[in-house]
Amino acid sequence: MTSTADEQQAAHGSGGKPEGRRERKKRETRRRISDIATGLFLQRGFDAVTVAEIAEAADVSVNTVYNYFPAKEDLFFDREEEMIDRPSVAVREREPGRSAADAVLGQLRQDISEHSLYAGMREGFDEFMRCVREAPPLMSRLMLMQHKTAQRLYETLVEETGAASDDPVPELVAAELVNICNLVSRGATRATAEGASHEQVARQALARLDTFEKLATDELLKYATKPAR
Amino acid sequence: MTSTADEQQAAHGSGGKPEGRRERKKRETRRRISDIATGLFLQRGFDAVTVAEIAEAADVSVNTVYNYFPAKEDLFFDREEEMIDRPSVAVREREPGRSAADAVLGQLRQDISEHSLYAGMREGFDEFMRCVREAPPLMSRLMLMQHKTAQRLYETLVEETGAASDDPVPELVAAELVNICNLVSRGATRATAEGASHEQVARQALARLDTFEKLATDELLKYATKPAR
DNA sequence: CTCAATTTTTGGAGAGGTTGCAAACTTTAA
DNA sequence: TTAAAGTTTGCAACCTCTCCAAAAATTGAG
Repeated sequence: MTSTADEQQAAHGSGGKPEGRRERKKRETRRRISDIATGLFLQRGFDAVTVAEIAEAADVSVNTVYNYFPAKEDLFFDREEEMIDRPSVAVREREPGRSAADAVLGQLRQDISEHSLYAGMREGFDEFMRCVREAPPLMSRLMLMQHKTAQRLYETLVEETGAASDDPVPELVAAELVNICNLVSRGATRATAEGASHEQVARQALARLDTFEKLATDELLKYATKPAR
Repeated sequence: MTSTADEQQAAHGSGGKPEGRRERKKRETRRRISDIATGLFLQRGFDAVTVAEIAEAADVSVNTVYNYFPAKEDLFFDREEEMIDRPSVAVREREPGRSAADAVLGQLRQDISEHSLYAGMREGFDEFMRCVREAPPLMSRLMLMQHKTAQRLYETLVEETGAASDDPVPELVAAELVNICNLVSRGATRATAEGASHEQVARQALARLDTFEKLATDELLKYATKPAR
C-alpha cells in the first residue's frame, strides 16, 4: 500500500510491449504523486493536506493529479483493486483438492508468517491506520473496499463451485472469511502498534486465527473442496 | 428511515420538559428538510440534487440545512444512530436466560414477521437501496454504518458478558451477527423488489436465516447466555 | 533531423459541498 | 415590554472535482 515491491520492469523479454520512455515516466509520475501524498497525509492528517499542496510538492499541476487519481482518497488507497481481488485470487489458484476456505485462510497464515503488510504487520502500518481512523472519508472508503472484497469473493465462490443462484451459503461464507481476515490483521496491527515483537505478534495472530477457525463450522471450513478446474 | 413513526409528541405528562413551540418548530423544520431531500434523491438520484435545491424546496437557506445536517449524506441517512444501536439494544433488553445471539436473531425474526423496514421489507425500500447503490458516497456511508453497528455490538457483548479484553470471540460473534442480519435483509429487499408477496418474502427470509443459523456454531448461538443484570 | 500524429500536461473557468462569522430575526421568560 | 437566548440568513471564502481548449512533450516515419 505504501511503497516497496513494484519494480517489475525487469520483465523485458516476456509477453509485454517494448515499454518506452513514455510509459515509464508516467509510472514514475504516478508513484511520485502517490508517495508524496501519502507522506503528507501520514504527517499532518488527511484533511489538513490539500490537493493543491500535493500537486505543488510533486511539481505538477492539480489537473495532473486528477489525471492519475479519480479522487483524493485514491491517493491514499492506491492498489485498491489488488486488495479487493486478493482472496479471490487465492481461491482461484488454490491447489487441487484444497477447500476454498482453506485457501483464503492459508494465504492469511502465509502473510502472517512473512510479516506481510497484508496481515497488518509492517513498520508504520499502525500510523497508516491511525490516519484512516481519524479521517471519516478514509474510513468509509475502507469499509467499502471490504464490502467489495466480500462481494468479489462471493462471485468467485459461485464460479468455482457452480452453486445455485439462490443458494445463500456462499454469500455467508465469503462474508465470514473476509471478516476473519480483517479481525486477525486488525489484531496484529494493534499488537504491532503496542510494540510487540514480530514473533509475538505472529504467534498471537495465528492463535486467534485458530480460535476463529474452531468457531466456524465444518460447513465453512470445507466449503468448496471441489478441485480448481 | 424514510418516514412513519415519529409522532411521539403524545409523551406529554411523562418525564420530559414542557416541549415549547420552539422545539416543535425545530423538529418540524428538520423533518421537512429531510423528507424533501429524500424525495428528491429518490426521484432524481443523489448526485443530481444539490443542497441549494433542497434548501430552496424546503424554503430555508442553505445554512439552515447545514444547521441540522452535518453533511449531504446525512440528509439521506437520517436516524443513523438508531440503526447502529438497534442490535445492541436487543441484547441489553433481552429476557433473562436468553443468549445474546438469540436476542439479535430473534429481533430479526420479529422484524421479518412484521414486514418491518428493518428487514428490508417495506414498499419503496428497494428504490431507497437502488439510490444508495448508484451513489458511491452513500454506499460508503452505509458500509461505515454497518461497521459501527458491529463495533457497538461488540462493546455491548463485552459489557454484558464481562469477557476478557483479549478474548477475540466477542469480536467475531458481533461481526457475524451483523453480517447475518444484513444478508437476510438484503435478500428480502431483493425478493420484494422482484415482486414477491410479503408472505413469500417472509418465508424465504426466515428460511435463509435458519440456514445461516445452522451454519453457525453452537459457540455462536449460545454466546452470552448469562442473564441480563 | 524534421514533421505530423498522439499523448500528457497545464491553465482557466466554474459548479457544488462545507465552514465561519456577524447581522437580523424570533421566541422565551421575566 | 424588554432583555436574553436561540435560530435563520447572507456573505465570503476554501476545497474538491470537472470540462475544455491551448501548450508542451514524445513518438514514429520519412
